[in-house]
Amino acid sequence: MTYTLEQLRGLVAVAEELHFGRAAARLRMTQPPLSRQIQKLEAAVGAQLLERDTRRVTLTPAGHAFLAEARRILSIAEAAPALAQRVSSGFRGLVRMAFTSASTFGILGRLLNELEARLPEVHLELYEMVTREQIDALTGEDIDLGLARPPFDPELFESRLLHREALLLAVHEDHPLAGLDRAVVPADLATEPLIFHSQRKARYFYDLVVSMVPLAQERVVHTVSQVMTMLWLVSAGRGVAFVPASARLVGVPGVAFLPIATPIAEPVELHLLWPRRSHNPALARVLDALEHVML
Amino acid sequence: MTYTLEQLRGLVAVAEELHFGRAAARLRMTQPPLSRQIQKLEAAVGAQLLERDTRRVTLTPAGHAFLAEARRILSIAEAAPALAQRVSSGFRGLVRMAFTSASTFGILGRLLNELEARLPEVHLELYEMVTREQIDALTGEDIDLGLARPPFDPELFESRLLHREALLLAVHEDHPLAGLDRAVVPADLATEPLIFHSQRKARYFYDLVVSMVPLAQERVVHTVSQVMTMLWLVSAGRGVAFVPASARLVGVPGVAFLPIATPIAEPVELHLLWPRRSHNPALARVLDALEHVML
DNA sequence: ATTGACTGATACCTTTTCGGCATGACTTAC
DNA sequence: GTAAGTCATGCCGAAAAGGTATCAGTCAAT
Repeated sequence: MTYTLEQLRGLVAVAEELHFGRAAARLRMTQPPLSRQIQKLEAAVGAQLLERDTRRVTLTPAGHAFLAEARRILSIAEAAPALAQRVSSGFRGLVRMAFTSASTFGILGRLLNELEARLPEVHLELYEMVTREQIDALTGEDIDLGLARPPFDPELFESRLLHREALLLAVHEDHPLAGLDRAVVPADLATEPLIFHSQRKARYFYDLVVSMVPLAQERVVHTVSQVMTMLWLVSAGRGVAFVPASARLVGVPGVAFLPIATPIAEPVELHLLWPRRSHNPALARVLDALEHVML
Repeated sequence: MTYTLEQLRGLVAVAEELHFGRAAARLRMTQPPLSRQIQKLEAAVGAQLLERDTRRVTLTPAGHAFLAEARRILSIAEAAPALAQRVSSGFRGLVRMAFTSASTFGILGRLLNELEARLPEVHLELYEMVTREQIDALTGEDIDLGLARPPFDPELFESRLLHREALLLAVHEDHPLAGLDRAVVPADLATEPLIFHSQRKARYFYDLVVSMVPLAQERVVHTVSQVMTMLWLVSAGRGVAFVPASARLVGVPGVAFLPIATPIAEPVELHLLWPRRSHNPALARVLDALEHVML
């Protein structure tokens, strides 16, 4: 045999009023069923909780101890629905978000500040992944949201353009081009050793640069997938590299950044990316909160 | 509308099995009422907790959050009766105990060690009081148990002899009597200035000494109620005093203790004292634990 | 594509539980 | 001694809960 929350509410009321009649009135019921509630509670607990003297009601020591537990139970029980509702509405919860390393450095902080201010109860878990890994993780439901580069399969994913930036040429600061007072054109790079993006692992940048700047692939001296690596190779004097403007924010010494003449001023896109069929209510709130944010 | 502990047990079972049929079997019921329990719980909570797909059952984020609260509630609810039973049986609880200061120093520690070993869940609160105060506090239910000196009103109190000790004469170490190689007799004190017990505040010692050692009251130079005070006055050379043997344990410098020839070898009694009509179950266990302890 | 197995929801009925009223048993106060 | 107050008990009707049968939807195998 076990007891019910109603019986605990009865006990609390009687313990506070020390009078069955008044306690019953407070619970909007009559005294007899309240007396029976307490009797059943005592039977279920296996100890006398109240001393009834037909003239006064007192808590036994066991009653005192059990009352404290009853109050703990009831306070959790009363607060739990509101908690579940906040989670259900998405104002509280967990969003696991992936981002592409170096290229996101500049905007990730601002994005997190925005979310913290608007959704203080939503916890963000951050994962560093390249676009390909993000897509796999979104499909496998290991993350809820990505900051990634196109293209995406519109069958499976929704996305929103979050940020555009220019494509720059990273050169060693002692390089002759570093003093140039105009934008770099393909002809300037006719004999330069190139540090280039991997066609497989950094497909977006590969396709972008190829479409923006016609170049001879045979001058590629390194094939790399991370912006960070490119910067270090440039710093080491291995060649020149095409990087997004946000690479400036990474403090790699001895690297200069030059504008490039491209058909589109800011061709590098960063998108918010999420699965069409997500069951995480907090994701919807996060997307709402970022609706009008363009970083 | 509110929910019940049974519904929480239903939720936990379904969340663990992720299958209504198996969960119902575990709860020794059939599947339909369990489905209705969960529906009512969701209605009461105001959020969907489970995603049912006629093929698989999943927890929603709100369900996860609420499940954790449900487990907290149930674990308290399941542990609470055992707690109440321990309190009810007296194996756990609080006993407020008074003791007379100096004269109890020697035995109080041993008594507390004994109780700690036998009743580790019973907390003892200690109060320092003279016998008169103890009787008042027991009557007013401010304490549960006293360590006091007779006499007691047997109508209101029960008591048990806990300790006997000798009556000693405290003298300054430079006093001529300090070198005596036999017990002191009344004649030795014919001209000594006496530090004596207050007839009102230390009635027990007053009556005891008067009955054991016939003396001329006109040689009393100080009237005192606490043994501690007596020792300091002896130390200051103000006279000699009758003190219980346990006063030796109080480290007051320059005081020597001499045996006294008394009709009874150990006339000073210390009793356990408690109200006949106590409602504290822990008191009964403490008395049981001390049943055969004679300190 | 059809069929059978599986699973949660629903309809309906029976049993249990719960609350309310009337009243009893007992104590306290005047 | 009587009256007022308080908790417990008996009884009844209403509400709630559980069980059986069945429905509706999905998946897998033929």
